[in-house]
Amino acid sequence: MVNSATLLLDTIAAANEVSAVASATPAFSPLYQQIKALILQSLQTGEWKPGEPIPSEMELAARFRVSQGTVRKAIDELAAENLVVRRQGKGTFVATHAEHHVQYRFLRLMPDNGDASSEGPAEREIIDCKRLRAPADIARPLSLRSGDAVLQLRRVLAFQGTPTILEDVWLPGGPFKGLTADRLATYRGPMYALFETEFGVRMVRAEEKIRALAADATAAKWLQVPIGEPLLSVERIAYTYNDLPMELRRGLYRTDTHHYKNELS
Amino acid sequence: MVNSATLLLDTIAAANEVSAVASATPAFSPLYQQIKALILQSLQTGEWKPGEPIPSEMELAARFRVSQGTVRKAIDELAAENLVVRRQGKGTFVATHAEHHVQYRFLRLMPDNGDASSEGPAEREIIDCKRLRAPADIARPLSLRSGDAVLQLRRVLAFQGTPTILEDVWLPGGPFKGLTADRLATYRGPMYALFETEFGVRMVRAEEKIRALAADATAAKWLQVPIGEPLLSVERIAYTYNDLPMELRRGLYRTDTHHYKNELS
DNA sequence: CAGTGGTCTAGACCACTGG
DNA sequence: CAGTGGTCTAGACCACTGC
Repeated sequence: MVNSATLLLDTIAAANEVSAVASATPAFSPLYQQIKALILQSLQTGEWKPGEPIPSEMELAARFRVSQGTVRKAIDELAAENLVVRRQGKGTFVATHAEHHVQYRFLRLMPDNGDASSEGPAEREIIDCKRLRAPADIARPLSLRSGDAVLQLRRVLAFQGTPTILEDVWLPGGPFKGLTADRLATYRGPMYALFETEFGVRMVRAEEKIRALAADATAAKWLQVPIGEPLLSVERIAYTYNDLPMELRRGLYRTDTHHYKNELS
Repeated sequence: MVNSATLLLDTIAAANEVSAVASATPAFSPLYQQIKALILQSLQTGEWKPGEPIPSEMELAARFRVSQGTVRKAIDELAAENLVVRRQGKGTFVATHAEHHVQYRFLRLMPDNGDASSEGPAEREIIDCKRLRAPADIARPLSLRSGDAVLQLRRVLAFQGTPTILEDVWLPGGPFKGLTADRLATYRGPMYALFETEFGVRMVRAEEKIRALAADATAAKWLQVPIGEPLLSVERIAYTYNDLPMELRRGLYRTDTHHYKNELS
């Protein structure tokens, strides 16, 4: 058989011709990319929820009228992007933050001696939580307009009794309508797990900008360091599917007993 | 045909049995991993040099007596690890630092406005370069013994006239025998390209530990900032093949006009 | 045009999981 | 045991490069 995915391929061919005419870019898109996009769509719409299994490779192959190998390659890429987790003999599952194996998905701060697991979970204290109208410097990175409703949260994380992280978190008011300080305080487990289960917002990737700066009075107070103490400033933007920014975080890290670890390749 | 790689598979099966008996770990290793290891070996021994093409997939398949698909999967992983670069229609090439498209392989410092390409190349000034016996805190991360010969280099990088990075680099004396300050100063292009072409040392991956600290007198002088100014401290260990550490770097970054950028996923 | 990597298929068999 | 993902093969065809 030359190709059983006639309909799909025809669609692709048509699309390619259109874009070829419009922009002189052939934009050839292999079948498995199309399949990947279709699976991604089902992930976004919540057809399969975090933690649940997606259909088996054979089922998906039948649904999309392609071979198992093509579905496989599509899922391979989704797995590489941590959107999905494969488990041999069991199935492929929608990735989730709700498994407390990975406590902090994006936190790269490590204790100088030993690893993250050796020091136990962080003690969390919520200092402030309020709803406000976004100033420009908050709205911009969240792709909102100035004045749109946002939720601001300030908290301190302490490791073994030492306050180490002071961070402000901003969330768009729309998707996170109904989130309260109390709900955050009583929730056990990662914040991103709560976002997932109660608001259907799954963080997929993030970007961080790191600087060094001196502690101001507020930071000094909460982190129990002298004013002027050098701190790591970490600004994070976290994205859901489709590169949609859903969280802005500005953290100040003490780095006297911990360090930010990064692997380059 | 069930399997044409009889010899290889037999070897694997034997090895698996041995380890099964010895450690109760089946340690099943798929064929493509074996092929990957063989290709990796040829990369290490320099059978194919950086920038050169490796044999085509068909040739390698013939050499190892496996199908093209199996070689393909092996190369896929090597490409994902940036050890090799595929170019459709041309071939697969050993990755190299010598293409000045990527000026600084591991440098994550970006200007706050615009991207790295917009500000042009850094001005480099070598302050110091000497041979010495490694103290313990240098020897350890390089897997050397205290007192072993190491080469120490200190330099400043400036962007658009502003000194921004002050860094010390330590290299093991053995592999880098004959490296002089003059050679470094006159070399155009990335330092890692020089290591590759003149010493056969190719950096493959790196780990960084990042902290915030206050500028001391030396840092203040070279970076033209007040003493006590918060700076980003970046300690990098760079590895060749086989996770062999080959470079230790301690850098101090000004982050008033630049930031360290990190992508998390 | 031949040669390269890239895609797709179909089918076999292996390793792992759970009932 | 059946069902899942994981490996391997063989062969076809496509897209890109350079002669």
